[in-house]
Amino acid sequence: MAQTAEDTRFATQRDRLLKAAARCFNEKGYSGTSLKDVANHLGLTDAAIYYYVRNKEQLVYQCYLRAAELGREALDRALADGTTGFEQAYLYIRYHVEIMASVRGPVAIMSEIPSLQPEHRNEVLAISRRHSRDFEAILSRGIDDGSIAPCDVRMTGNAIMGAINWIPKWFHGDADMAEQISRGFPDILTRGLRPVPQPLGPDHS
Amino acid sequence: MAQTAEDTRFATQRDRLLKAAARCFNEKGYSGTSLKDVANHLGLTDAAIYYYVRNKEQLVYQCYLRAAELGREALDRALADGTTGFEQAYLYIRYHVEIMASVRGPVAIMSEIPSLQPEHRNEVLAISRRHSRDFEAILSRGIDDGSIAPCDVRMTGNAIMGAINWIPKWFHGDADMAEQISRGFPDILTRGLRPVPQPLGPDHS
DNA sequence: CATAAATTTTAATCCTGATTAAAATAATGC
DNA sequence: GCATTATTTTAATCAGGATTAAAATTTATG
Repeated sequence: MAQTAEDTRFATQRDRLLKAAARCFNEKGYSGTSLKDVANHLGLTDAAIYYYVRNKEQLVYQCYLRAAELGREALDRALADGTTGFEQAYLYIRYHVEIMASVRGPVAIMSEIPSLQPEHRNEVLAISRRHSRDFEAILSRGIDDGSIAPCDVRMTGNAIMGAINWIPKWFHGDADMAEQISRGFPDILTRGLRPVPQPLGPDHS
Repeated sequence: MAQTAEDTRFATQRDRLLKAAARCFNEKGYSGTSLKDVANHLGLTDAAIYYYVRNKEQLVYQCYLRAAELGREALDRALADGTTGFEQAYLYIRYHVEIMASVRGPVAIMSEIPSLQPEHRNEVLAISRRHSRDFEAILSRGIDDGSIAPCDVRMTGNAIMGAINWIPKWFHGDADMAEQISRGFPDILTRGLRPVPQPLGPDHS
C-alpha cells in the first residue's frame, strides 16, 4: 500500500527521467550519453539523477522493463482483439509500431543490451526471447489456421521485429508522421504473410 | 603509385583492424568499446592502433566507408544482374544480406552515426541517403514495370533496410547459418512486394 | 651483418564522466 | 512558523580510456 502511494508520488518525475534517458540512449547509445545529457533534458544536475535510480545501469534497465511492459501489452491486446493468426500478427505489429513511432513513447533501445549487468541482461534477454517466441507462435497459429502462408517463423519473426526495431533510427518526425507510419507499416510488413495464390474474387472463407 | 604500393602493404593488418573494430562496435557500440578491446582481438596493445589510424573516430569512419563501398557494390551488382525492378530488389537484398550475415563481412554499424564528427557524419549520411534513394528507385522501377505492387516506396524501403540492418543484432551464428539466412531472407522480405495474386511456384523467368 | 624503415610496446598524461558525501533548498504536515 | 522529509546542488573523488612520446623490437634491404 505504501508502495502505491510512493509510486504515484514519484511517478511524474521518474517518468520524465526514464523518458529522457530513453531518448538519449536511442540517439547516442548507452555509453554515448552522459548522465549530464539526461539531466539537462530535465533542467537538472547530473547528481540529481541518483535520487531516482541507484546508478546509470539502472536507467537502461528500467527503460527496458518499461519497454517490455509496453511490448507485452501490445501482444496481449493483439491476442485479444484478433481472431485469426494473421489478424493477431497484424494488430501486434500495429500496436507495436504505434509505440515505437510515438513521440511520447518511452523507449525502444533494444540495442544496448550488452550494457546491462549480467543478471539484468539475462532477465531482459529472457523477456525478449519469450516475446519473440510469442510472436512466432502467432505466426505459427496463422499458418495453422490458413491465414498466413507457410514460412520459417523464426526468420520471418526476426525480419519483422527488425524492421520495427529499426524505426527509431530513421524516424524523427512529428505526431502526424507517426500516425502515418503506424497506419502504413503494418500493411507493408504483413503483405508478405498472406497465403499465396488466392484468387482475388469473392473470398468465401 | 606509392599509394597503391602502400595500400597493399598495409592492407592485411589494416583490414584485420577494421574488421575487429567493426565487430566490437556492432557488439558494444562505439563508446562501449575501448581501443584495448579492439587491440586484444588482434593480439596487440591499444597504442598500436594509432599506427594505423589517427584516432578512434577514424576507426568507425573507415568502417562506414568500407560498409558503404560494399553496399554500393551490392547495389551495382543487383542493377547489373537483374532485369525487372523486382529482380533487382531481390538481388540487392540478397547481396546485402550476404554481406551482413557473413562472418567475415566487415560491418554494419549503421547505428553509431552520432559518434562521427560533423563532417564525416554529413558525408556518411549523404552516402546513406543516396543509397536509400537508389534502393527506392529500384522499387519505383518495379512498380512501373509491373513487377512490384504499388506501395509507399519510402516506407517500404525503410522497412526492408531495417530488417536487414537489424540482422547483426540477432545473428551470431556460423557460416552455415549465414548461408541459410542469405537464402531465406530475400524471399521473406520480397514476398510482400509481388504484384498481388501471383502464383508463388518456381519462377520461370 | 648493418642500416633504415616498419611495427609494437611502455610509460606517462590528460580528460571525461560516474559516483558519493555533505550541504542547501523546497515542500509538507503540524 | 517549526520540524521533518523530499529534492537538488556543490564540490570532491575516482577510474577508465583516449592519446602521445619515447623506446624497443621486428622486418626488410643493401
